[in-house]
Amino acid sequence: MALQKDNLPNEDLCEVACVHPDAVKSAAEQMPDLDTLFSLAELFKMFGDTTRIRIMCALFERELCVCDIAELLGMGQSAISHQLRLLRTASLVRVRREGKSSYYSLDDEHVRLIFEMGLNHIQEGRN
Amino acid sequence: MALQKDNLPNEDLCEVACVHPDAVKSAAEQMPDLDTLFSLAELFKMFGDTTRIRIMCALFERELCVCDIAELLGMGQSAISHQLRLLRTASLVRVRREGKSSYYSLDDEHVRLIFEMGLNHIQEGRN
DNA sequence: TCAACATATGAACAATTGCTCATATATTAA
DNA sequence: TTAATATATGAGCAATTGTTCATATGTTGA
Repeated sequence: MALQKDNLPNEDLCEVACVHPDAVKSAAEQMPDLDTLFSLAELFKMFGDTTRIRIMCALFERELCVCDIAELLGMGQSAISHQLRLLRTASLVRVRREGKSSYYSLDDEHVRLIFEMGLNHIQEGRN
Repeated sequence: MALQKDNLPNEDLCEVACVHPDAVKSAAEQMPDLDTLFSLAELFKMFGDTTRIRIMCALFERELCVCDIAELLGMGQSAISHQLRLLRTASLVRVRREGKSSYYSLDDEHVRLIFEMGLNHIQEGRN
């Protein structure tokens, strides 16, 4: 029995003659593996929400407790807590517990750099 | 009549005593305005999907037509076209029409930089 | 003009996301 | 221990997103 991959009709795929085989081939060769690109997308997803961007931005100067962030953004504690969990999972922020409070801070200097790059792109767009 | 802001019950907001007013204040002062942060989130949203990341990555080396990209990613032409439209709207790729084909290329060197920053972050995470 | 090809796009649908609500966990002080 | 406070989290829901399908648009050559 042949591999199923070879038998697929692939009606949806662009199988016609317009393809440039060498271009496709060399593009394929220089691409990072899918796992890496998936992780990259997961990382940038964290930057792709206004609430999370605001949280990270708020932490640029100093650490803040959950309550501070909720107050600063004018949002509920639960919403902030949920987002902080996602940011923690992505290793973008870290927690420090002190008494009843949890103090969050940035976990990576890349956050700032990525943020800056984004700002540059946006500001250039204004011509 | 007092400002409504002052009268809101704000049950959901963290209104209790745990807030650090100076920390909140100085964080608020150094934050870019909401419009900017919203645009930033919109930009990073483009990097937050595996298909779009793959498309941008495919264009690092040279321009490709829609059909090439569809072939390279093993996806339908329509799906790619839809994503390219989003990337175009975000000024991340540009089109060049030649005959029946549309050739896409990166529209901004920031794409590469943002991509690199993301990679750095991911690779550091492996300890 | 017509047929073939390459791309673009609207509608529909399933999957994902972000928030709210209620409640659980954890810490502190009485 | 009990009450109060700060945070975390599961369930539910509305909104958003990414793909497919069908079709429209645009280009080329006969």
